[in-house]
Amino acid sequence: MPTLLKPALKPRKTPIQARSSASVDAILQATLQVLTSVGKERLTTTRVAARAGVSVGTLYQYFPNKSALLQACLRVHMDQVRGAIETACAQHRSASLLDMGTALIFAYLDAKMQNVKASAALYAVSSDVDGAAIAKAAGQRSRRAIVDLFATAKEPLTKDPEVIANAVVSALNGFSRSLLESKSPELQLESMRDELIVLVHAYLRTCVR
Amino acid sequence: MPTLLKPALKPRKTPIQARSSASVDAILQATLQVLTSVGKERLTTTRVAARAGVSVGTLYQYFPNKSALLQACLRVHMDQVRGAIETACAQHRSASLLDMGTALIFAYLDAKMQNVKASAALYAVSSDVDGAAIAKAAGQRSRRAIVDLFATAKEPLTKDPEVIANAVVSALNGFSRSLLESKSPELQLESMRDELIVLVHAYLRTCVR
DNA sequence: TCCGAAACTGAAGATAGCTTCATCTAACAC
DNA sequence: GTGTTAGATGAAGCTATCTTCAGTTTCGGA
Repeated sequence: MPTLLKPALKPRKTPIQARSSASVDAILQATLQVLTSVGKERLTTTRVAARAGVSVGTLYQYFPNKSALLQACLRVHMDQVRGAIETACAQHRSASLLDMGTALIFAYLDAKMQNVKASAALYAVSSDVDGAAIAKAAGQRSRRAIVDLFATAKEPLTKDPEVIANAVVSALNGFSRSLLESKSPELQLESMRDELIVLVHAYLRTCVR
Repeated sequence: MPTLLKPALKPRKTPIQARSSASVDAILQATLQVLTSVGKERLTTTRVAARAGVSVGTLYQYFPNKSALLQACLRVHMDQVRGAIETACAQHRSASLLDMGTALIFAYLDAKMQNVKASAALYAVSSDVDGAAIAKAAGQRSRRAIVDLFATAKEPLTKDPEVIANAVVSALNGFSRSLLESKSPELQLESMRDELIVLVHAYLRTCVR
């Protein structure tokens, strides 16, 4: 098991010229590619650098260590999901609670399914890199957005929006994990999603008076 | 990141005398202890052996490699959970669907909360050791049991028990993960569980005609 | 009591992958 | 055109941990 818990400190150097930010992007992309193609067990910094078309040295110019590299990847991914959720929230203020639920489900699942293999691989990585902390940060913002959203629902609520958001997010996560871990996520997406909608709707109906 | 995906093959030796099975038990327990006390990153075979009061050599007599050791731990844990679920299933045949839901929730959460730190640590380990495969094996049996259980429900169902079981299990997993990853699982257990019951009940009601 | 098998021991070997750094090249400013 | 800084290189060092195995101890039956 890796020694990946080092304080993923400061990037060694921050891009100034254009070529260097190009390198950073290439490296992050390459990391994802290596992750999905050979798996996290065989992901080495050298291999990532090679795939990115740079040398290891360059990689270490922007990421203090392997852990930081993986964390950066995670962060990018989670920010995408968070972004999708925040957008959905923004677009459904003052809607009915059920519509909100539906919108969240679509936004979340679509974001995760955008790149199934990457999502699955990153789940695996997250526990090696204190992903919990990163998830908490990104998750916190999404949750906030969802709570605020629920608070604007047309219907009066019977309980704290926090509680509702918490439950919905937990269910969302559970289904999404099941989906990603299943044999063929793409094939099951629709039926899973439909069932999730049924479930969340049923729950949300208990939250309006 | 570890090279832990080796074919976790045959146990090198199988216990014959009493002392050796005692060693095996001690080693498995020690693994869990080390896991929860210093974390998977610092779990070394030597450290586990020390904690178990044996030498590394002994450890390697029963587990072909580190990966196999961790897998064995996972298996034990999952079997416990599976056992709890199967018992609950056996005790609630022909009950009402809602009662079944409640029973499953209690059984599952209680089993997981039995040893919170261990459960959380094992979640983290599982992705290093092809936990998915092990989970699939244990999960398959539980799922079977749940499907069979639902099929005996007093009420007529509106959809395939497989689908229902799948949804319930996904929700269960999602909530349980949220719980385990939260700051103080013990404190939140009750409220989370209550909300989960509300959610599952609401869902199950849509499954009876 | 004695012997063969089962268990146990732990220092040392082996390896793999992270990370460094002295050196080289490209970009930009003037 | 030239000086200065940013960026890139990659062979080699380093370390940590897994794993082995030759030798020792314990057990159980005869």
